[in-house]
Amino acid sequence: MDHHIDINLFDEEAVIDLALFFKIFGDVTRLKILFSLLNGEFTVTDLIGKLGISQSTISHQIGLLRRMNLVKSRREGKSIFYSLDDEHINSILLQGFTHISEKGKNQ
Amino acid sequence: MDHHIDINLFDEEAVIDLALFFKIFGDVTRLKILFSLLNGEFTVTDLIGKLGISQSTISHQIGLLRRMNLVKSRREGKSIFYSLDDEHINSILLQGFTHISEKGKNQ
DNA sequence: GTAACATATGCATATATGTTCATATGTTAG
DNA sequence: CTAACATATGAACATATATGCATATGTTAC
Repeated sequence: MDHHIDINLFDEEAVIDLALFFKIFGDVTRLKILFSLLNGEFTVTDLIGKLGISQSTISHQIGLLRRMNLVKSRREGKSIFYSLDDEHINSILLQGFTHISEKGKNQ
Repeated sequence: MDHHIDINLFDEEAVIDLALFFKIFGDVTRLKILFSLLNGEFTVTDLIGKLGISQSTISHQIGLLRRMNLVKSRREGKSIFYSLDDEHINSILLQGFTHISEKGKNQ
């Protein structure tokens, strides 16, 4: 009665896509942006102040998040508001965070 | 009544740990190893045959998985059997895979 | 002991990735 | 139209990462 994931290891493309997906969460800057966006819509300028990261870096990384369809944008005048565009992000971040927390406890 | 994750963005160390954790899943070789280990214990030699990846690469990557405490080992004679050492791996992989599958459907 | 097998590990190398700097694009106010 | 603001983007660079090669370590059989 095992509870396996039915992914065919020979479906190379699926594995590649999965790696690309997880890779997104493997960067501190992107994580900070994503955690911020869990709390609502923000502009690049907002994030600069909130996170203390340069405009260029935030633009580059948020552009990547948009291209990967994790984030969507909405222009309002000179500003562009970014927000999450994926229902799984919340639970994935939570799961990772739970993992980290428990590791911390045990060591 | 929002459902936020209560991670303090100023806890730099937690964010770094989280990024390190997700980074592990962001590599095709490691994903293949982890998916294999979802089905039970395997030796490096098993994985070479199953995955068609070189001994050196598998040893390097499985060593990393062990150091990151995602995988544990058990020696039996000349062989060393590897298995998963983290209850979250299954659900994290599943969540990522669900994400990928749904994206595939919509596009 | 030595040979054969299984796995680990150091080093070199190619490639990927993240950041910065400079500049371009787009928008609004005057 | 021009200045000021907001964001995007290309190029260069430094660092990180994955892999292969060679070799070391560990185990068993003889």
